[in-house]
Amino acid sequence: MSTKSSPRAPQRPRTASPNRRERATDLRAAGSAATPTFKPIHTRRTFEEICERIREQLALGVLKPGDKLPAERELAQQLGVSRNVLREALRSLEMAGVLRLQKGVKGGAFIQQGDTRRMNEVMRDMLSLGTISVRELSEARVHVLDLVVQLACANARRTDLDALEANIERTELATKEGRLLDRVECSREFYKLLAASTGNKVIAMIVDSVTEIHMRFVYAKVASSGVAMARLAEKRRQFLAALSERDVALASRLLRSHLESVQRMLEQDPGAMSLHVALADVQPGLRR
Amino acid sequence: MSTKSSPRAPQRPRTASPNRRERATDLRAAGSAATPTFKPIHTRRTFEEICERIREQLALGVLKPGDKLPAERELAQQLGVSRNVLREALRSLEMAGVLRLQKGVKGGAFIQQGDTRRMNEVMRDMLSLGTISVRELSEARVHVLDLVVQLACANARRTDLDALEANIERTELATKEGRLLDRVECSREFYKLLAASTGNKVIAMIVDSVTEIHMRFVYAKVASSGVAMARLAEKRRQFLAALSERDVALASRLLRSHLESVQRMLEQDPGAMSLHVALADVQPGLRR
DNA sequence: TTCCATTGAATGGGTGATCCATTTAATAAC
DNA sequence: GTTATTAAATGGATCACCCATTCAATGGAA
Repeated sequence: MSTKSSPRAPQRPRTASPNRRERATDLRAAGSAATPTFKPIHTRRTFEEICERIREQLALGVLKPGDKLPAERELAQQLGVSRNVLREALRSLEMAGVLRLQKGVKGGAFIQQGDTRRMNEVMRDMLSLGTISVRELSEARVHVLDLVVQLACANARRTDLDALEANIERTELATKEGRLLDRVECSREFYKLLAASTGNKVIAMIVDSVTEIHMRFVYAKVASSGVAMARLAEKRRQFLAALSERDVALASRLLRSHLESVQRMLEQDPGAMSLHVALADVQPGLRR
Repeated sequence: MSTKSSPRAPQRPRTASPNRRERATDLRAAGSAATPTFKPIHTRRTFEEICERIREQLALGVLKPGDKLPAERELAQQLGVSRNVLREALRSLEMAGVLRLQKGVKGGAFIQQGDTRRMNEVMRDMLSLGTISVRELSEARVHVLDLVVQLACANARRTDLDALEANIERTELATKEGRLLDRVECSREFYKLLAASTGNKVIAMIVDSVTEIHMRFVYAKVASSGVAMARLAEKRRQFLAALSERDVALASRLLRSHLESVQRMLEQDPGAMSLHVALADVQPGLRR
């Protein structure tokens, strides 16, 4: 215990790390060799530089999912920056879904498999900031889902259809038992499965991002008013049948008509359709 | 100098701020009143809590673009956290495009208009991490652009068409003068304008995100091989004419055929199509 | 031997004091 | 009136700590 309370290194003469100003300049200079124009107007900040370097290692394939970065203290020393500023960079990368930080011995910063939910965040922020409107989002969703139906008809595999079938059964059960909010959760999952059945993760990511927000509105509506889409499972079954038959026209028509009726339901009481209500809270079961 | 080496405060009795553990608990408890279930397994970290609170204020409309947050020192005190950890949160929000931090007196953290380019970052990370493939991205782009043509035919306004016309003229000029890389930049802009002409910012954001990556590959290809798409401006003009005539079928066909020829060009020399080359470097004129 | 409790080191999480660089408004000098 | 100068506020960055968690190594009890 006595060793613990004693200073770990009796006032090191501070020669281990170079002057701050110089260090920052070094990082900047090393970024791109021999700038042709005069000089960048915007002084790059250290954490930006760090983020970029790590992303560069990623893009170059030097770092791959599963890899571990050096410990914070060590990496900070390697980069010649303070641990705090390194942490700012790691935090940003963690929020970006690139890293996961794990405590304890054998902990560290691990490169993650990409988290497609990040796009949901973007959509949510854009909506919160007023950059995009609910109308634009709904409209985009309709169009994108139309595309999804085409692709799903072309590419959906047996397992995809089975998963959709299972989802519809869960929806039926939730309906029977009056679990309305669970039914909304089933809807969210339905569109997720549908998006996945296109076989294209980019498309799926896009669909998920617009659907996630949309479902918040539905959730809020159902939670506040108790209303619920009639004959939901039945409609789903018809749609799935069309999808199984690869009947693009029918499937497309069915989905579109359903989306329109949902939209009408939502717009019935515009006052309750508050952007803020829908966005403000993280819903149960949606923990990031 | 003597003051510098001396301990900054001769072991203050540390009563100024509450115990950390308690503080963290306070933050958590205040987040949602009276948790019904047992308790969250995952201990929330301070910076997450802060980010969430600020986003909550955004979603609730209490904070709007243009607003300024309190100064770091003050806000840290208000929240009962250290300035360092507050900065980690602010950094994350800044990287998310929600905030802009400005130095100097009258500086501070200002809420930004949403930055739609954030979605590009997401795509880039997903590609770097191997979560999505180049093939999926290209495929998605083709499909989404098909949708864009439909919407553009329906919604493009005079000004949109004029902007596209002006872009084509720049393309012609660049072609005449042999500025191949500028021409690639024109292409990037062309798709951006086309996307904007749909009148839907969500769609536009999606198109931009898939196009931005695609253009990196084109850029890398042109820069390394010097090859260039033949009769580019001419093809653009034909397409624009179809768009102006609201001829969806023709415009769609023209664009699709062009995309296919570009794809062939890119795939000619698979070795040069390195993911890493295209992603690693920030291109000129693309500074975030 | 086997199993479980203890210990200790490594690591991320967090704090507070301090200094630097930049920006801007107020002030002084011309 | 115009132009330097100064001073204050603010973000940028650092340092030196301390705490909580995790997990492997250790050691004693069954």
